[in-house]
Amino acid sequence: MNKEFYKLKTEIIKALANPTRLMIIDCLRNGEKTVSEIVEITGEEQSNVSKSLGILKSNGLIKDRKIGLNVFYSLKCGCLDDFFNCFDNVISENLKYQQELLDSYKGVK
Amino acid sequence: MNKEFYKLKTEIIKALANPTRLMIIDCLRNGEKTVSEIVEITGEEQSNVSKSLGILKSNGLIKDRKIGLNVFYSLKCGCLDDFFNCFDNVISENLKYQQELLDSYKGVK
DNA sequence: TTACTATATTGCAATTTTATCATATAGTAA
DNA sequence: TTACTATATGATAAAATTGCAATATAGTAA
Repeated sequence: MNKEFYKLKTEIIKALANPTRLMIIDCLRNGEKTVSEIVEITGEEQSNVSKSLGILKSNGLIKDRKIGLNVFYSLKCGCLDDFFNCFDNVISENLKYQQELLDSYKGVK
Repeated sequence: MNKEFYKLKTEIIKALANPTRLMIIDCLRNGEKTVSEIVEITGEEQSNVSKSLGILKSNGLIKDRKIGLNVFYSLKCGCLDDFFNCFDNVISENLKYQQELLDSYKGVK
């Protein structure tokens, strides 16, 4: 197996592996937004948001266009929808499992 | 936005944001494997592989069954295929963009 | 029991990531 | 020019993650 290829892929996944950056991706799913709109929606610090946008952009996940003082960001990759759905599935499966554990524990008592 | 939910999601994504763990996921895509098979295929240290499997399992991405001394691991979530395809897309788009940059630089010279 | 094999766990130093605060830049307007 | 606004960048300390080496566990076989 070529580890270098997996390292490359890991870089992109790491760009998503952060709550602030995930929130940004999610709020861009319903359209282009300026930095200050994202700051308001997410409730994160401006410098955090700006840095996060930089990371997402340099990994090819979002793009930007500047108009006057404003910078508008938007998703670059439609497949991020599948991505989100995938992890929603995993989370709900995990919860289901934990619920089953809890139920079987109750059954034993 | 509910940051706690995004933290939860981030945990799962982090589980994938590592080259060793990505290799493991990828090699499980064509069927169940024992730990030592995975060690051989990936070329990683046994303790690393074991730890990685633990992380993937506790995040609900893989499952295991024990037979004698062997533990067989397999994927738990079919949507990981989409996931992989998504990032392959992003990588090839990024490369395409870099190639264009390079070409336009050549054009200027 | 002992010896062996497959897998898991622990300890740890090095590296990476994080969030915050302060500051810098670029565009607009007067 | 000065003042203002939107966004980006730098420094830094705390926290999290990494991979390796050593050790532990559990199952098998003699």
